[in-house]
Amino acid sequence: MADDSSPASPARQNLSAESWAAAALDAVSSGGLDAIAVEPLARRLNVTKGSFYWHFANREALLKAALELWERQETGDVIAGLENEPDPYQRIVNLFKRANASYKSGRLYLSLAAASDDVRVNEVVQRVSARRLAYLEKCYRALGMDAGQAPLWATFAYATFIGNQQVHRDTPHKFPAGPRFREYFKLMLKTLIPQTRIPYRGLTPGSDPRV
Amino acid sequence: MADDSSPASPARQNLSAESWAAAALDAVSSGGLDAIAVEPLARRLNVTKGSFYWHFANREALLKAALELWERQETGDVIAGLENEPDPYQRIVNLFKRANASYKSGRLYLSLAAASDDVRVNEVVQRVSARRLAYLEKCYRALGMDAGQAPLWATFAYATFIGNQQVHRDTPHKFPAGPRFREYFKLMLKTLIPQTRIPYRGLTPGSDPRV
DNA sequence: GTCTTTCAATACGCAGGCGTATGGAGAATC
DNA sequence: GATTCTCCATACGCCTGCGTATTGAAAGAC
Repeated sequence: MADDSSPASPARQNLSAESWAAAALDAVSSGGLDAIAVEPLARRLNVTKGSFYWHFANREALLKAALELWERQETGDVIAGLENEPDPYQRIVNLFKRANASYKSGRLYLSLAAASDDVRVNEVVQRVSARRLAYLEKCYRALGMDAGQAPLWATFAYATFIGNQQVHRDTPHKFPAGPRFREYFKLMLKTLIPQTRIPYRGLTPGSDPRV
Repeated sequence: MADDSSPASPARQNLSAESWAAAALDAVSSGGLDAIAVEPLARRLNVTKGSFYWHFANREALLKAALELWERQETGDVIAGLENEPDPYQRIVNLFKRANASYKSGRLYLSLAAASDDVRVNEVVQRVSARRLAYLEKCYRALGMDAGQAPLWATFAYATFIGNQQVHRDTPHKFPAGPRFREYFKLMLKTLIPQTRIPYRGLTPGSDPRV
């Protein structure tokens, strides 16, 4: 007999370093930076420290890996599937949609940004934020806005993104939901994207190498 | 009689409970909620734990006291000196000014909000945020806005407040400063406060009289 | 001056996280 | 099937923060 084909024992896990980094990010989004702790994470992954210290030198290394993973995810997400939209107006709309769609990603950003007193974290947060701002600014420029106004509108719009996530998280009851949110969304779009745009004339999509 | 006005010796401190609460808040704004720790705070105040446990039962009590102090400060500040402004437009302008003026208070809010996974913190943050939102909504109503639009504009404006603080903290280099900030400020005002004064018939999609 | 009250220092035990050392089981390689 | 390589468990010492117990000093009360 002995059907040892189905291991009654808690099967070997074979975690990867990225598994740890992902778990770390997940912990951060709900417990702050201090949630990147070896032993608690090990418990969460149903292993012991022994596993961790095989994949990483120390907690510092895990933090570094987690931040790198986050930056990859964040910048990858923003670039992919957004750049191929030719209409700058629609590009901003899509950005808005994303920002408001992924609640999880928003929480993570806020948690990391909250720990920006940590130099290592702040460095990454600054890069990510700067990239987003630059992208927004480019969109506004593409709408025909001059170099003086575009950065201001970009900052304005970006601040509203972030603020929405914050308000949504801190006072979910007061944040518009359902059809009210759609109304709110329209209001923001109408307000944050000046209607003075040049009607999109399909200006040679291939000629812009910056995108 | 004995005019011992200037004690040469390392003078007895005679800290009050509020001194501890204030120090706790100060620590939070730069180190997160976990910075409310007895021994580190004691070191910062140049005393030992012995002092702390005379004023408080435990860490929990300090946390509670700090949150209460913050709520008092926050709601007191907002109400005082703002209610006596008769013009609702100017009232919103003043709110904006305050929000952007006190960098310190903004940092503290962000730090506390970041810890809103803690139930005790979240409770207070929700109250404070709700009060601000309600105040803003009242202002917009006073501008003639109807009960459907006012909450949306209030949320919009509030999100922008918070978002500005966040952007200002996380990417200070990218945030407009000096004359650029004044420009930015004007842009926000113009955009976030509909210029149509008293009878304001609401903003139905497609019939936007502004801009 | 003495006595009490107020506030703080010191010393101790406990818990939890970090990092190390070492052993052990499963898979891969030969 | 013996050996090596991978990945993880266990056990230990260290540090830091929490909370308690006890002592001590300064200031007011008498």
